[in-house]
Amino acid sequence: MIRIATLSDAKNNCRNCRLSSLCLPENLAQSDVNKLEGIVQRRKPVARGTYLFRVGQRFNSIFAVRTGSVKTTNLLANGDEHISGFHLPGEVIGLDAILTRSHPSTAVALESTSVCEIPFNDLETLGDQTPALQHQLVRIMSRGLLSEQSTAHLLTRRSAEQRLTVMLLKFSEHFANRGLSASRFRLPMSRLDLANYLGLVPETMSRTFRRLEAQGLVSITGKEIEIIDFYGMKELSFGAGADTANAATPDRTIHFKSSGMYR
Amino acid sequence: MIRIATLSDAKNNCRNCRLSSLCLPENLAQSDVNKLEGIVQRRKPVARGTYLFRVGQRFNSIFAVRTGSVKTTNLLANGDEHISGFHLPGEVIGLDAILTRSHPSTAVALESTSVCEIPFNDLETLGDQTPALQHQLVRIMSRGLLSEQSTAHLLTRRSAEQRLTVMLLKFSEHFANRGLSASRFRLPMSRLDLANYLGLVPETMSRTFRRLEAQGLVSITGKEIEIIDFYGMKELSFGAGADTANAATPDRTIHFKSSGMYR
DNA sequence: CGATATGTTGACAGTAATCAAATGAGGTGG
DNA sequence: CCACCTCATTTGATTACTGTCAACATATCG
Repeated sequence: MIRIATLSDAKNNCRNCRLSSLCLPENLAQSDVNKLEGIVQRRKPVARGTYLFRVGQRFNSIFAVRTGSVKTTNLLANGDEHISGFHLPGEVIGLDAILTRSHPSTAVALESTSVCEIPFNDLETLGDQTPALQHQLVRIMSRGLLSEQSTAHLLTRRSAEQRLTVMLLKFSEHFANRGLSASRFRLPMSRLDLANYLGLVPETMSRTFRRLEAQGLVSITGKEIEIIDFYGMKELSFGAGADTANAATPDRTIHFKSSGMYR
Repeated sequence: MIRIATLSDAKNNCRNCRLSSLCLPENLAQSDVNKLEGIVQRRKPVARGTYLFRVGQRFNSIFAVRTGSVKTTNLLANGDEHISGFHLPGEVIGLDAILTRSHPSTAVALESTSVCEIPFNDLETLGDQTPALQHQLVRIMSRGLLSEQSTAHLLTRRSAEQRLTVMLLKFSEHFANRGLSASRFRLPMSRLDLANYLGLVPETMSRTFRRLEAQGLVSITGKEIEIIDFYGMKELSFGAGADTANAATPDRTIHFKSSGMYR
């Protein structure tokens, strides 16, 4: 069957966007989506290394990643740079600048990337007349809080092997969701970036890749990743010897117990 | 001069709340504050150990801490508990549950604590008619994203000494803001909780306290903290040999360079 | 093709985790 | 009020993961 490209496709509007369920249009009536489209600016794909915004820059817009990937970095008091996140299609970035109206972080494309730019003043104004849109903005921010929490665990209490494993599984899942292979993919970021994000030095990163290979879990060739043993990876990501995920236990006090970082 | 307690004081309403500038009423017209007060439920102070909500519980309300302190904990896949934050007066908690309508974390009072409970459905409804309120909710969530980012740095790339130092300075600042002593205060949480939050084991926590004492920076007696050398503490918190905080450099690429964790 | 940046490998060092045990604090019952 | 129990905290000895330093290999780019 031959599919004819329509004008709507060419415009790449929200209605046809495969990611709309992760983005602002979710739960919006068709008429509201139309209004939203009126303020969304779709940028042409930008090249690797292009800045969406830089730290200290005045806040005007939030951005939704449509294709490609973006890293956000923060400048520490001592001059170091810390990568606060890698952002894949469906994620909205720049929300951390709303309070101060000045970007606390820098966002740069890791590969050829297209984003939707949404001027925040326009969004706020539209939201004032469109409760569903406001609610969705709040939900997206709630999602952001949630995801930062889960990465916080990973980076504080997990070994290098576990950090890398979780990271690889997260990317695998992402590619699977987009209809691509879950077992073979290409990481868009450098080893240095990956190490920085995971709170490790590049040397440790390199050695950790090699260790995962030695265990027969993955196969690495440069940025190309092949996941060989999903089960082993998942087991490792939970922490060795871990019992399976505990469901909510709403009526008992939960005491902290460490399964140990090194065991 | 003698100040007579009025009925408003007794009600502890938003208008008289010293924390309103950190909370939802900020930037609201008086009439809107009145409406907000209509939905805020002020709980009597709760005892140490009282749960505000538990992981897995259905999400109904967000909570603003008015006095005391609250810790929020997350349950990891392997059964461990991780403390995601200590929350002091002026902070709003429960925002991470908006998306899923189910609390991803547990919140428990660390000491005698009073909170304002704000039923979220009511807040959303009121927000639909009160743009300034909606905007303030979004700003508060943006603040949450910001603060999670900054703690992420702390916990991934900083030594035990630096983590504890930053923590102590943060509490010091908090008490100073409330008109209490910046140099002498009592930590509301146990060593175990503190260690958990900072991504350390209790033994390391204990030794780190002792090391800070040995350097003449602080004096510790149980939970009582006295900060002796603020300058030294601040220097340490930035990382030894760090240049002062870099202002925004919006027109130059910032390259990652590590000042080293152990130096 | 040369220059520079990125990634890898090896030797070594150091911080923090682990294991073990003692001490101290708080709470309960006698 | 004190003995006793339990749990939190501290201290010591040891282990080991990850950082640091240095050198080499590989990629990338003009």
